[in-house]
Amino acid sequence: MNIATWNVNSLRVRLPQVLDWLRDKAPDILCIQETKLKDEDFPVQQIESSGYQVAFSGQKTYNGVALLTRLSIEDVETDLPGLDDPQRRVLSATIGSLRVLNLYVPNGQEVDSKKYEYKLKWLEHLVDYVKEQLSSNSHVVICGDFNVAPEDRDVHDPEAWRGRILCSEPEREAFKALMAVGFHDVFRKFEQPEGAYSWWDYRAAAFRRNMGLRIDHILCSDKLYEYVKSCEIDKEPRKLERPSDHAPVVADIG
DNA sequence: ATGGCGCGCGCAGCGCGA
Repeated sequence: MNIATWNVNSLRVRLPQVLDWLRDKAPDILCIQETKLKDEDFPVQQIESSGYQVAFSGQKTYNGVALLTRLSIEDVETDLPGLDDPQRRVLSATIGSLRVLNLYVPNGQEVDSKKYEYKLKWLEHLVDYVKEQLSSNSHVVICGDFNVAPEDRDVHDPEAWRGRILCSEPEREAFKALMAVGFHDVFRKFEQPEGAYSWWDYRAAAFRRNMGLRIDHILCSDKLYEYVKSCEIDKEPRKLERPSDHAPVVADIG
């Protein structure tokens, strides 16, 4: 069972790349973030034609998440309980015996800004939601753009980034609190190359110089961990013309 | 040097991302 996560930074622009990638990699499940599409504009037809079922929760211009799978989708949820939030950042669904959570965690803009406070509040609500999800199904996978680089080794220049957005201690603590509910970062189950990142700024030739951050993650619950066979970042789509600034992360969860 | 690039919106240049 292959599951992937990819922040596409506009599905309208990236749809051809996504369809090509689905054909090449044929994952069982793909979680997409930053579709930036209203639901009525979602390319249902083109995705279904490539053999995938789809669920989505979108809005105009910003955010938007989608779940694509070769299997059937049930029990979709699109909100964090207790958080009245118009921003479309959550899509949870049951796929077979698996509960899959697709997340686009707020960016936070700058430490101590209003958006940063929103990010931390959002992550607090997420912990409660994940606990609740785990209590009804012990097989949970959380995929998405977490907008948190959990450790210094996930950052190309840890000293330059120390304390800054995506790397600040409160963000890292929030990520740890999520893991403490009973999750594992699947990527770190395996030996990985030095400088493994999932996002590179469009500016300053950051990708060519590998000035990146690892902020896109696949987490699995305790019960699933022993079955996980692999996890890699696929840098190939980042090399294409007009790429997303994020690369897909793919795991074989057994 | 706090911008660089790319996207959406909408038709200029700004907000936003990370």
